[in-house]
Amino acid sequence: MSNDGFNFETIDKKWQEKWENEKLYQVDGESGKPKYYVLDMFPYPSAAGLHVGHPEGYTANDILARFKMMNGYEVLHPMGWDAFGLPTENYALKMKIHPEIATAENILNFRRQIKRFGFSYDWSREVNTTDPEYYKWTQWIFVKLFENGLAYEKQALINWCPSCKTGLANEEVVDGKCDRCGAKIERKNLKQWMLRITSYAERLINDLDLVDWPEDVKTMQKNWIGKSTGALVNFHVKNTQEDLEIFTTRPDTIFGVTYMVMSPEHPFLDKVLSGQKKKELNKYRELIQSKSDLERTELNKDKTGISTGLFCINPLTNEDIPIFVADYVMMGYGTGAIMAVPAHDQRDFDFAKKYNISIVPVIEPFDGIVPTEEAFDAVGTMINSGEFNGIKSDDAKEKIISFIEEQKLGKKSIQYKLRDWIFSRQRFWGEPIPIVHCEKCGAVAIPVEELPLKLPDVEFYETSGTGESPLAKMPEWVNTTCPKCGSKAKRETNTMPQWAGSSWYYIRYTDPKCTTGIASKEAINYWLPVDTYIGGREHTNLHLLYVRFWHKFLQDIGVVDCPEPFARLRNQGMVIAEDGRKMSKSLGNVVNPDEVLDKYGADVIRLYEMFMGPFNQESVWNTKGIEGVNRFLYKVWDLFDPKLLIKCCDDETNRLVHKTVKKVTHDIEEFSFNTAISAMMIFVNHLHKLKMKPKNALKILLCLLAPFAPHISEELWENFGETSSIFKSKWPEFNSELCKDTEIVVPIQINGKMRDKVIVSAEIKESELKERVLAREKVKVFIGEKKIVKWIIIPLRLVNLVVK
RNA sequence: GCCGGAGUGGCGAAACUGGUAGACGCACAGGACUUAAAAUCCUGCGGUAGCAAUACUGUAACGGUUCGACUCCGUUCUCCGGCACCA
Repeated sequence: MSNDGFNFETIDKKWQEKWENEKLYQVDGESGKPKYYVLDMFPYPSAAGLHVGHPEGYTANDILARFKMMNGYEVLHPMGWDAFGLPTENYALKMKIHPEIATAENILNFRRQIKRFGFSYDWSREVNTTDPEYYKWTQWIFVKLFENGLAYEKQALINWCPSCKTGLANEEVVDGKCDRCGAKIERKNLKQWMLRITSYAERLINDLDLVDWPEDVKTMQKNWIGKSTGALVNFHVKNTQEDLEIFTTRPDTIFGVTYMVMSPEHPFLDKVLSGQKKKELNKYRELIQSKSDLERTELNKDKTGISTGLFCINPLTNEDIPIFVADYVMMGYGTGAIMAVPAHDQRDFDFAKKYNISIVPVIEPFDGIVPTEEAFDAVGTMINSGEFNGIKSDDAKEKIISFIEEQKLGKKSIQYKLRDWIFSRQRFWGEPIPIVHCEKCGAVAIPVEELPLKLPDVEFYETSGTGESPLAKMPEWVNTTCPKCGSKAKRETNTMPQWAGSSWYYIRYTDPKCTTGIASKEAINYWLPVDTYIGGREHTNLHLLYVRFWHKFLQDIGVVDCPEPFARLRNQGMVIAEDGRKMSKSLGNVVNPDEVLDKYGADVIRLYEMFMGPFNQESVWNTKGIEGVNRFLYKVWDLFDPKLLIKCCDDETNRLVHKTVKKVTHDIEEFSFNTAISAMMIFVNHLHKLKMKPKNALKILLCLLAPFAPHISEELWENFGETSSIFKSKWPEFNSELCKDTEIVVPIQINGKMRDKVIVSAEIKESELKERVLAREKVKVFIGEKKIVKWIIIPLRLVNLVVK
């Protein structure tokens, strides 16, 4: 190295200590400046420690936070720990230590690693979801949900992970496997606490219009909520007093119904079947039960079912139609029963073919060719449909719904795929659900004054796997009295899922020590919503859906005022290992940030993480690539030779200053950090070529670089004689007029092909430009004998001659 | 199957509302400095042909619109992500 002054170890340490002593990043909401709330998805502190993927998002947000600070904002930028949950509990069981101790150790390690990057966190606001002073308020929110009828108990067939020995929410099941451990999910019938997220379905869809989130994330949430519009229609069951209610999105196909299907779990079947048919049903149910969800979906191609021997009457045709039971109809959606139209639904078509059920087309394709080997599910003309014949099928939809409503056969209806949130976990390391089961009063919430309901103080516990929480085996904790009537009562022994604590932490940060509520109203109203939120795309249908649900509930009970928690969301892409695979412990390809920090220091790793590629895209870790940004920072350091400074800037340099400020300012706002760094590299390469370095250009460079590489920037700033932090200085301004070049290179095309270039003044008149172009030897050659048909002149950009 | 997103040098990538494709960085090659190496500095670097000026060709493939297409339209292929019997 050509210098000996740049020692990142001392510089990093010096500035991190200084920032901490000066409380540079602590905010109180009383500065009088406009606020800006920058938030990272807080990490789950695992035993494995930080990997290089974590700091990508943190660095981006830190750049934004420092940029906003320099632009005159009071910036709230907090960090904390999402520390309850299975991995820690499993780790603790394995190591035979208490999860509380394991959690404390993991947090210690995470905090140490994160601090090495020199992020601008206000550490005085740190939160920890496992702290009783925190989970007191998580429990409080649960009590409020309970009091408002949004938390309820239900005996239900739920997703059960045999390896984690707990029930899971639908959102935690991926491809029929446990999101955490990959074990195949089983079904288990358990009494569960559920949260009524479904009553917020409509608002969860509509309010996506209020936020600046990536479109794909919005779409994913919309699809997950899965709204569909159709009708509920009653079909009378022959020889009974009963009606069978079905949901359909295709009322236009009602005349084509040739059979009905009920889900095997449908309770109606128990009411109406007896004898031999009942036996057949039970046999079929056993067959279904023995299959996991995964196998059940694998049955896709080959549909199974049994006949019930019962018939319905089609309310529009008065024809008798048979009722079947088949597992391609789910109990959890709509009414658990469908009308089957094989001519216009592929699933019904497959089933009808297999069981020889008739297929009656009621919609004719516009080309008149009715397919016979598959269902026709597009729009066409109505046929075989009585008075509706001849009209377009999508117009018929509305007409038939109206008709059905007039005849009191059914009504218009909206259904969602979203299910209520299964909220109980049969594990130890989570917030205890603050409910007491009283012999007389039933489920009673624990009064607020008695919260937090702490986890029992035990040395060791085991996960039962029976569907009971380990807490159930602690009678001294379980047995209690009813807060309402004083009778004997038992505590709820299930705990909350990991997603509970993370569903409101962004509120706690605004007032982390508040003892009178989840945060004071002033703090909430001052800081919320979060202005920019950063995290991985994998949380779209879990965390981000749950948070929005809780937020809307908190809005309904007057705790928060804004409709959405996160005004702007940006996703970081994953960091892939050098071998092109996902970084994982088992593959041994994980890059530990500690090693990179030891070798290069905080500024280099920060810069590299941002330079790897576009922020929201997956990027591959490349050890060689780090050298490039390392060289860049050394080059910056070398520019600051006090013997080579001059006051004034030449015109060219001055233009580049303005151009660079413009580009970096714009790119930070747009999260285009890689191109911002590239612009600074161009700037530095230019300064490097100058014999004498203009002082004002160097100072501006430092300001631009400071959010990216804060340590080295502060050090050089101080060397320049500045006495207060560079982050207290103003972000440089640019003048668009001064970005303009006086001389420009104009490319000349002939018939759209690049042929020549000419250097002209930026202010050149069109007539003069034409002359200059025609004077070019090459242009003359290419025109030759041909005639100029058209001049296309794009000012400052190019000239194109059309010749014939 | 359905819904998103993406395909650009040896590699990571850039290109504003259609206007010089490959900025910036990595790797590589040549040179300077050095006893030598590392570091640093300078030069070159999509492909084909040519000593060269230069020409042709080139942004997954094919076709279209346009004076002009990585960018717009159509068809196809590949990869990634999400959903998946949701009636």
